[in-house]
Amino acid sequence: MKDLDIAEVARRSGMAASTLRFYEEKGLIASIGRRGLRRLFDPGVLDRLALIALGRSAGFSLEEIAGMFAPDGKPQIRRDLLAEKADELERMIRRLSVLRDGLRHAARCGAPSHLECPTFRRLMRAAGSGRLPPQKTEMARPRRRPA
Amino acid sequence: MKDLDIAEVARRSGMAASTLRFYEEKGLIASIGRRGLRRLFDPGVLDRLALIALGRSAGFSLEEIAGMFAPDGKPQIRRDLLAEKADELERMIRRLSVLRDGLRHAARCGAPSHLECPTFRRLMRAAGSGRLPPQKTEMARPRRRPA
DNA sequence: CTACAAATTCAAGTTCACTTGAGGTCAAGC
DNA sequence: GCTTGACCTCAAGTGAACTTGAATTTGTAG
Repeated sequence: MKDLDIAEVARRSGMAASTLRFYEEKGLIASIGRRGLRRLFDPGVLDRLALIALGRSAGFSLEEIAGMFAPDGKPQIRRDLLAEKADELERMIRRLSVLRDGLRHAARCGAPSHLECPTFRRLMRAAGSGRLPPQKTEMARPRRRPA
Repeated sequence: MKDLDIAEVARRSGMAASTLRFYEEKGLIASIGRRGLRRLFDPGVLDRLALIALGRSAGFSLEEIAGMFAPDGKPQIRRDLLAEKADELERMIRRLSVLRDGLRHAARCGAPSHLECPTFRRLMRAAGSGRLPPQKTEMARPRRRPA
């Protein structure tokens, strides 16, 4: 019933209208129609946007997020992929916890350099054991500038 | 005694040599001298790099990291800033935990669309209540790692 | 000594996630 | 009917964090 215009979605989601257009272009959200030129959104887009924000804050790229929550018609979600992502998050959380403890300690500890503080070093070593996710760095071969 | 050349540091840290030069240029690390043109690094640089990687994985920018762990001569670290960062991390960890639980649930739940699953929605709503910082939330964007 | 693989500098290029700007459209208020 | 301002499109720009290319120097093996 209550379709939202882009300004309203922007206001409620806290995202810029340009971001919403960008996300639509990328297929992360969809407008449900137009009034003249103006996009109209279903209120449900707010949930989706919340989800996207959550994913982003967890360090997922827009592409990953798009892949994770299927593009509308397809509720076909790779459950194994989700579980894998959850495990990845688990490891990330562990590392962040270590970092948080490290920072808290550093804020209180009197050692001249934190790198010399045994407590800090111990924390760091613990963090190191949580492997970073295997990111792909596929960079396109650069082309010579066309004349 | 055992100074490391850039290739060795690259090998041991898992970072590309170009990244190490880039970090040096940015003042995040320092080479302890040169043999001819070649940089020489103190083994301690590995700790520093681990710290940088940790900070990066926690979503801090290089600039923030540089500011947090003073540039060598200055052990002057803003303790209040560290504590603040720790709190920020705390909030982040909470949100990530929600996301992790959400993903785990989604991987197991049979609902056609996760957005329609009450459990998932409840989790999401919980995540939402961990208010995002106004503008600068810019979170964990873990990078590369080619073999 | 010579060759060469590796290291150096510096400028320019790449990706990601958006933002900005120019120029155009249109629904609503006066 | 006309003005206005929000919205639209499309191209180009931004900043962070690196990477890559080209030209050059050099430590080290042969």
